[in-house]
Amino acid sequence: MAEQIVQKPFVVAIAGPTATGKTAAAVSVAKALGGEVLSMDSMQIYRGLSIGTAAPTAEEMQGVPHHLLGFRPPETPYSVAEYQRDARQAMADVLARGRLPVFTGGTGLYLQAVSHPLRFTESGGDSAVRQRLQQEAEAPEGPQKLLMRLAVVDPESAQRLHQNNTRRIIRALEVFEQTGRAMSESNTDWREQPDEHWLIFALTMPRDALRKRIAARVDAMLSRGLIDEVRALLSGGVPRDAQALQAIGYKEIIAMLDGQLTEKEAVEAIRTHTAQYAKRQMTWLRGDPRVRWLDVTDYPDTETLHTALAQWIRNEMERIHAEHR
RNA sequence: AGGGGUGUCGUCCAGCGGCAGGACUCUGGUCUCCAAAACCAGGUACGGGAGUUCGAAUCUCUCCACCCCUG
Repeated sequence: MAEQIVQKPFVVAIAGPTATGKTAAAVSVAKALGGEVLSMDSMQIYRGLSIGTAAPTAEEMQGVPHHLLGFRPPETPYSVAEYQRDARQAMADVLARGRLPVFTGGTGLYLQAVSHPLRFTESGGDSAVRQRLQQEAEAPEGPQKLLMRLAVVDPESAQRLHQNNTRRIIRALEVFEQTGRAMSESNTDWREQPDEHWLIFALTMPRDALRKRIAARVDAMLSRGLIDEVRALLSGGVPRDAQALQAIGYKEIIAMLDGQLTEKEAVEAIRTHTAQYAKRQMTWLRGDPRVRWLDVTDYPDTETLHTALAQWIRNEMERIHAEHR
């Protein structure tokens, strides 16, 4: 009996901290290997947040199809669970067209959600329940009480959470109240293998260089009209506490428009917050053994980097093909 | 040149004779449910020298640096 070889499809992901050139690299790789780009960025999914999230412009896309960008109204919250569903659908579509999915973006959890068979609760956020729990958390001894309550209904989650992390404690309690089941019950084993061969790369550079890139990028955002973009969102009726407006670059400009910060202070705050975010992105990726790192400063120019990256991907694909023969 | 003031982590500030502390920054980390979020952990300082004292960041003298005022 001839053995039926079911070849898993290849999927590429280009991750890394912000401002390292992921967007351009993804487009290059997609062009070189016949791919389409899929965003894995928790803020670029919102419509109207282009400048501050450094979403690719039409010119930067160079004719390569892009997915999962700017499709969500900014007044609506979005979540990993929804991203997982949307991203897998988009990935399946790209594969059905016989093209290579090239994910790119900096949201670590989103990468995990698409590249691992994780399962999330169906229930979305319930603001009434959430508000009530938040009030309870603010009472004296509130956090302790909430954690003890969680320990009764969902001991596994309670054990993993620090008492001060009321945000996650509240979410776990909320899920239990809505579904009657412990959040941890739906957890799947990390060791379950995905249905695709994931080739995951991360672009990086020394911290000082990154800081300079970030500073320059924030200046560029302002000169491209970030303040007007924020004004337009606000006058379009997006509430100030919308999840979309908690993004770096937006919350600070809003504080400036409200007179709480000078423009100089706002710019400084955006830079600092972006650098801190970049640090957390690195921490996240360092913990993933699948990630192959590329220090962009090791390459004389981006063209060389892109060529090397595309070649690396081809080699990996060939190696995996050979293994499965 | 004369008079006054200030020198404490990278930054801003507390400590005013008895173990040098906080906030922010920074560094490392956590993570299957708001993730550009939330949370945890860690490092670093008394301007230099001399004196008083059992004991000095703290009191005295001196030098240095910076700020203000007068000329």
